[in-house]
Amino acid sequence: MTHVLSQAAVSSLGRWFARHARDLPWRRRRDLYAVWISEVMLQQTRVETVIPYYRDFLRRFPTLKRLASASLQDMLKAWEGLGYYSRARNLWQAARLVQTEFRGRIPADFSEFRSLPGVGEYIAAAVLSIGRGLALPVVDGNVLRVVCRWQGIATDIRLAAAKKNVRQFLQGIIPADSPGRFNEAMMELGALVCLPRVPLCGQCPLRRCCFALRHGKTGLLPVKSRKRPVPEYHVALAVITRESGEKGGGRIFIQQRPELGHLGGLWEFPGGKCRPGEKPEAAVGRECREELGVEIAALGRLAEVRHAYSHFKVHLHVFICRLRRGRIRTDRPHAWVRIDELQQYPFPGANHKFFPQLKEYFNT
DNA sequence: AAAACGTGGGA
DNA sequence: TTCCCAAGTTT
Repeated sequence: MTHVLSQAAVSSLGRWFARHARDLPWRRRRDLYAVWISEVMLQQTRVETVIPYYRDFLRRFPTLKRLASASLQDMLKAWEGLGYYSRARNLWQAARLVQTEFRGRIPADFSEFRSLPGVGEYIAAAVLSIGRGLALPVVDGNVLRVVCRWQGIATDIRLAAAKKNVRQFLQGIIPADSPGRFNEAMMELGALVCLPRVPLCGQCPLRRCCFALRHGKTGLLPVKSRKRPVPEYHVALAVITRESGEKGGGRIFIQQRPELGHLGGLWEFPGGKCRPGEKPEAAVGRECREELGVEIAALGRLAEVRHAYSHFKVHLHVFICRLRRGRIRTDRPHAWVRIDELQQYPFPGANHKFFPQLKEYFNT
C-alpha cells in the first residue's frame, strides 16, 4: 500500500532532482574510489568545505593504489583542517586492506565493503548505490529530516530506532532501476529545500503528501533531543626555542600526537591542561617537566586563542619558552624545526590560529 | 545507548 | 557570543 502511494512522490522527487541537482565535483565521477573519498569527506562536513579538499586529494592520490602506497603523514597533511582525523587514518588503512585482502579491487559486495575500517551503514550504502546501482537506501542527517517530516515520524533522531524506521521505510520505495539517484535526490532535497530551520515547502516535490506540512508541524519535526553542554578547559602550550647563534639556532620543538585518539597522528607543541586554580605560567612549566623532563623559562606570552572541538572547548595560552636545564627526553616522535618548516607537518586547527603570531615573532 | 571525534559558517 | 548544524563511525 505504502509502495503504491509513494510511487507518485518518488517520481516527483526524481523530476525535481533532474532540474535542481547541483553540479558537484564528485558527481562527475562514478567510480567507487572517487565516490568513496567524497562520502568519507562529506561525513559531518559541509559541501562547500569539502570541495577544495576533494579536488586536491584526488590530484594528490588519483587512485586507491596511490593512496595505499602513500605514508600516513602525507595522507594527514592532505586532510589537515578537515577534522575528524580518524576518517583519514581509517581510509588509509582501508586502502591498504583493499590491496592486501581484495587484490586491489574495492569490493562491490555490501558486507565486504562494510567490513572496511571507517565504512559504516551510510557509506557502504551510498558508495554501492551510487557507484554500482545496488538498491540500498542511505540514511544521513538530511534523509532523516526529510522522511520524519514527510511521514510524520516523531522518534528522536538521535536514537538508533529512528534511523532503523527510516531505513525500513525507504527500503520499500527505493527504485530498483536508479537507487543511487534516488539516494542523492533525497539528500539534495534535505540540503536545498527541506532545511532544518526554514524549510522551503513551496518548492518541495513532496509537498502534496507531506505529513508535517499538512499538520503544520514542519517546525516540530524531526524531534531531536538537545546535546548536553561541553566542558571548557584552559591549556598552556610551550613553543620551546633554541636561541639563534647556538647550534641549530632558531628552531622550535614539536612532537607528534599518539596515532590513536584525539587529533591522532597530528603534530603539536608540548603542554597540557591547567589544573584547578593553576596559572597558565605554572602549568606550562609543570607540563614540560612532566612530559619532557626539562626546566623551561617562559619568556613571554605569544598568544591566547579560543577553540571549540566537537566535545569540549579550550582557551589556549601560548608561551614562548627557552630551555633552562636538561635535555628533552620523550618517547614520542619529535623534531626541532625552523619556522618555515612548520608547514610540512599536519597541525590541528587550534594551532593554526596562532601561527601568524608565531611567524611574526620569528621573523622580527 | 551514549560518548568520543574537528571545523567553519550562519542565525 | 553562543548555539546549532553538516552526505557518520567507532567503541
